[in-house]
Amino acid sequence: MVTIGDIARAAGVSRSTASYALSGKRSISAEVRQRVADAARELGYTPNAGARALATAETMVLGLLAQFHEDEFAPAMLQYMLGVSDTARELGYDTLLVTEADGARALRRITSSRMVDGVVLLNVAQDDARLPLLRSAPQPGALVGLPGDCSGVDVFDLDFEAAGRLMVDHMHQLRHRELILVSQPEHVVQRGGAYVWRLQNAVVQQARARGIELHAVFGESRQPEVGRTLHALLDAHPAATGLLLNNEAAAAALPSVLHARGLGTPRDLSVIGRYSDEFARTFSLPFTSIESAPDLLGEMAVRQLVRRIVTPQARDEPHVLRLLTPELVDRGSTGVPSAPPSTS
Amino acid sequence: MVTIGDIARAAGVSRSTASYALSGKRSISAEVRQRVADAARELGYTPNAGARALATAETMVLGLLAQFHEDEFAPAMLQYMLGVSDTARELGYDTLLVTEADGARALRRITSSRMVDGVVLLNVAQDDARLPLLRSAPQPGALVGLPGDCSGVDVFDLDFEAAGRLMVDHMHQLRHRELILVSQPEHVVQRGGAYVWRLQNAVVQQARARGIELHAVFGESRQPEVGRTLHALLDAHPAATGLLLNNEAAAAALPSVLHARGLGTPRDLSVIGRYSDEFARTFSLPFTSIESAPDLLGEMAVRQLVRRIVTPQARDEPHVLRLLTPELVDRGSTGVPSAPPSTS
DNA sequence: CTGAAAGCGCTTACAG
DNA sequence: CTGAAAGCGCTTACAG
Repeated sequence: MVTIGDIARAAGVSRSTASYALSGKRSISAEVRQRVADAARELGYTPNAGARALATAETMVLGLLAQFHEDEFAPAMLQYMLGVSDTARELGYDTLLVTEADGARALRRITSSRMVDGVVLLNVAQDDARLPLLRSAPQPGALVGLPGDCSGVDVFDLDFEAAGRLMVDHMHQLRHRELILVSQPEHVVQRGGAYVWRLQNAVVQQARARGIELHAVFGESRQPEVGRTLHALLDAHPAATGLLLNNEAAAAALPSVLHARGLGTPRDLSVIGRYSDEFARTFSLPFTSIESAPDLLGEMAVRQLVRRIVTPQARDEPHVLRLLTPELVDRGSTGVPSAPPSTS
Repeated sequence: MVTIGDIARAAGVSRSTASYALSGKRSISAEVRQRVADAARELGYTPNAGARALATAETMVLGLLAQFHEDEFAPAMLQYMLGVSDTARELGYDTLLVTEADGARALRRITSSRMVDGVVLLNVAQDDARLPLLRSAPQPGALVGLPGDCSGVDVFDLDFEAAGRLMVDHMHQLRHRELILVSQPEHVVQRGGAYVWRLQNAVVQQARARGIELHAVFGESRQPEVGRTLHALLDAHPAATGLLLNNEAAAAALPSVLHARGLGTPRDLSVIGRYSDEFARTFSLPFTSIESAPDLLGEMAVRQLVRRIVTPQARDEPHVLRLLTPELVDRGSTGVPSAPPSTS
């Protein structure tokens, strides 16, 4: 292994001079700097990350804590991960991916051993067991997902309440009078998936305020159950003219359900989903939807995290809570409901 | 930060004794061991990872190099990643996730700086630019995916040639005489995705050997193009009774295509895919398929990698090339083709 | 503009 | 069974 001592020897300078010449942290004569640079290049020198971390107390690594639950739709998670990883790299950081089931234990391991300079938590629950640990960790943390208690961390999420209101208002403007909302499975709620009830409560309230009849149910996250749920719902509420989906698996299953029933959007049914554009393209989902912006949320979390890491005064700034204003991506699946068919 | 010096002081022993008591690497009196353990617990001691890495030349971190190309179906990648990450953790390692586009550059960064003890490469190409770097790196490497030159690395992959033959033979036994094969997009082939042509060539040869008429095409990886391709194929080859898919996106799109055409399996068409069971469940794919076993391949790669890392003599053992024997998961989508309808 | 030295927090031969 | 010391490869005050 080639060390900075080898470079120093080859360039005929001291190790400290070699270090400074490479880092540019103090002025070095052009000639010496060149000699050091040449030596480093010729010998193929790369600083040892462990040694550097020990000396600087910076690892240039961020921890990424993802959690994969049986009853969640895994493909949706990947985009958050890539948003984090790509932004981290752009800012000079590598990403330590932690997927183990016991997130609290994992968080303790990587923070207390100083493997990372900061941590991003994905899939945050209302009363997330990882949060107390994160607050007492020496590294800053950023969350994608809104917990009950935001103290001590920076939080980024979609504004799910505004999203719920937006869904209802959009349908209301089109004169829909009866809607169905399909949320995530009840398990997700029980586990503390606050975004589920934040959107649902907002939809319920707004529907009431607009005089809209609403049928709100928890969907499934797996095929084919989710398809059956959708069929049952449409059977049970034949007068409903609009369908709101806060459930990726349901959105992915809906095209075949509509096809099977011979229904078209927006002619027979207006549909609004909540997922990312990338998700829509992968699964060819033709529904107007609220963009969940996983890449953007991951990026925002990382940028704020790195700000806290690198700017000394930023460590003490008040923590940030940033809820993304939802935006409707119009894919033409909503319209004015047609007049009810004459009863037989 | 609490260091081993703090533990030593609290326990009234030297730092070396504290270290040995914690690691168990030499015999320590029960009493001292207890005092050290108590001190460590009370002070909440965790060894500093950077310092340990520097002293031992082991980071207990594995690099995971994933690559996400525009024209590939991302959800399929996640399962390989989880197979690697979960197995690594089981064996005491953390996972450094690298997703940047320039994989060779990334590989050099993490290996030459000694951030990792070993590396797993995903999505390996025939002439993979990362391989020369990996061979000259000081750490061992394991691949998921078969490259043209396997020297210097351990390689794990599905036996795609056997998979192709298995597909054809299964259809042949059922007396199919005309088949369609949909491979990955041509871009994947051009990029060196050897598994595409390994399966395709095997299918072509075996079909010829069995006297079966075969139409082999490259599919798309995106919706809705992939659906259109499937429709066009079925239009062009109305006499084909079997469909072979080496393309996850095509498999995911097929149910709605069949539905749109009013076709059922195996009554009107026999279908065999190639994807994982997890993938089948997520997308509710009702097709008999060859299990691609991403979690198992990731696990095998990590186990072998760790073997090389921890066992000194294993470093010099001959490298391994392990091709998984394909297994057909019968989901009832293949059968004896019905007699051709009487011509109108 | 440059060098000698201390120190980051560990582990592990070397001595006893 | 235990301790004092060296060393892993860096960075950075301290001196000149």
